[in-house]
Amino acid sequence: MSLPFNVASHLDTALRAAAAELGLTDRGFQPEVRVADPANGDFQANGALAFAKREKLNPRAVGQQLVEKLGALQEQYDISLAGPGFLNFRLKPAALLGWLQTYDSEEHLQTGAASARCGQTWIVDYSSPNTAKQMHVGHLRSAVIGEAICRLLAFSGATVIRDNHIGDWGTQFGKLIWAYRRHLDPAALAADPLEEFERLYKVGNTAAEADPAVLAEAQQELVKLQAGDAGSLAIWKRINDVSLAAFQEIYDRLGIRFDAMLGESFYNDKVGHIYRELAETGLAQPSEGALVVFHPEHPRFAKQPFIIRKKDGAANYASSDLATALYRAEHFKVDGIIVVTDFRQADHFEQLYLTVRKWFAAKNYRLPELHHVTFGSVNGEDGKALKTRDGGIIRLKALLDEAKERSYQLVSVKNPDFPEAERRAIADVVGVASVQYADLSQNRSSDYVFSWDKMISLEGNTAAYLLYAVSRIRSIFRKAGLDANNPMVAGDGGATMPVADAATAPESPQELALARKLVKFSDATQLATTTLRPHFLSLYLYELAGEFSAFYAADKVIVDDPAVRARRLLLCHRTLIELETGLHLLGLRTDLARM
RNA sequence: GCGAGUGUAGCACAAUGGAUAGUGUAGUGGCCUCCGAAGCCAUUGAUCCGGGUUCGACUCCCGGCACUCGCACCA
Repeated sequence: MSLPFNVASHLDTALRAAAAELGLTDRGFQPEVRVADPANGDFQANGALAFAKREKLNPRAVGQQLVEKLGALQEQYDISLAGPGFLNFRLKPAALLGWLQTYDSEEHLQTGAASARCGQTWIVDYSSPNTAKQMHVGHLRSAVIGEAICRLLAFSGATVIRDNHIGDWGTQFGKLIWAYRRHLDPAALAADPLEEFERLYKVGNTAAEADPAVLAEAQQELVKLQAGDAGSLAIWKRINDVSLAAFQEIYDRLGIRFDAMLGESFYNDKVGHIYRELAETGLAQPSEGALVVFHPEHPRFAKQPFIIRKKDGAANYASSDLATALYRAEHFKVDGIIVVTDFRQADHFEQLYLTVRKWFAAKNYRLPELHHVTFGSVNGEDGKALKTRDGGIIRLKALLDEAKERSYQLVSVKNPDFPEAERRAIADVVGVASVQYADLSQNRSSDYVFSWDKMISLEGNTAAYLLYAVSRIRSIFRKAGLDANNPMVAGDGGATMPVADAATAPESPQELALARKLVKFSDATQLATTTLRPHFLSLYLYELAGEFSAFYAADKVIVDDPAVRARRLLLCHRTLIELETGLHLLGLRTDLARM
């Protein structure tokens, strides 16, 4: 019998069956299978400890009974009872080989994984910048983490809708349109539209502060826009169009393509409905002229209002976010909503989701899973928010350019003999990947310290280390004269066959360590997906690359013995597809032959 | 004031209540006639403080301390 994609689930099933035979299931036995420290085995089951404690039994005796019922597993695992009652499972080399033979391509890894969320639809709201402004370093984490989450969800079988909830209806448009009408520089607009819009906004803001008459005119511009004045709308549309085009250049570099761009303006005509429903269900009430929602059962939000309509009658982000939640539930019929923003909006989303739950329950709407995925800020090495040397905001475009340039310098030092075009192409991949990976390799909850040297100098847990492993593997196949995507070797009688068919089971300590790591790919992707924390996958890939590096330092791949050669080529190939699949799931490109 | 997040070696990070708290950098000592040394091997060094729960706590609970952030119409 062959192992499933997720080996831990195989053990879980077997342990539940054993527990049922022993009559432990009714008493609440849970196997608690997890990846083990390699010193102890491949997987461990800790369930006997908690169960024995609760039932006042001897944990080792419970463990022993379970082991005796697991005879059928002994073909594939060495099973042992250790310490106070841990069950340890170590895969036998033949079982490792079997798994590696089965999962032979990115496509088949995907097939193995795509069951958890099969048939589900999830919408992910990320990036979401304001129009008429440059994207800056503060927009990086939402875009990078959001995209990785989208890819992980899709890998687990979900249909994913990527939604860029752009800020295109803010109060900034009054001053901006005022200045646009009077101070537009067409040449500057053509050269760098966002730069020009930012300049115009500053012009409008400064003028409005200096002259109350200008302020009144700017406010009139906003009123005209919101009333649907054709001329104002034309300017507004032009600003948004060029903004989106500029954003798309960044998204192209980050490998992001949205399915929807439903910004705040899209929900403008949908908020009236929200006010009515929340008032009618008794959730919202007037307070100080505004319409607000209190949550009496909540220690803070009993007093801290959720303002859904301002006292001047205008909508705000709460109204718009409520309308957005309803639209996503009704129009897209989603099973889950994920919003990726920084942690400072945690209160807002807690209030929002509390309100949505009560409102949907009152109206009998189907409630999707609601997640607010937060992340910390990007700080400089001084621990404060990242700024340029003169204290300005770092633009995302400039940041990506610098990453590329630094990578180019480094590639040129390491490989002065490569043609310049190739060095540029490598820097293109490595530069962006380094920026993305620096973010994804670390737990999103904490702030992160932005350091060019750590990111690009490329030692330790970095994109370059992983990409280096990828290019080294490709190099081995090149040296052996084989197609890295589908390596074939000569078998008995001269016919060619896939390396997997010619391979024998792993033997050397390094072969075994690498093979053991490879079968845990599914646990890493699953953990990253269920927790919505991509760093679990990053960590796995880093450890995998480390196992590979140790393996090829110890065991020469291109040796004369055909069986040894085939099994080592198999390990190389499977490492390659897992590294590439994993890096693609994180949103990184891996298309380089050497570096 | 109320609340949230974060506190792990000099620095940067990891640890889904499990076994001896892992890694990277920096330091020290090894390894290129050998598939690429952006590499490999070895080694020194840490859980903010005080209680509690648990067979077992970086992890959960209580009380402090430090830093960051949020708290009536910006998103």
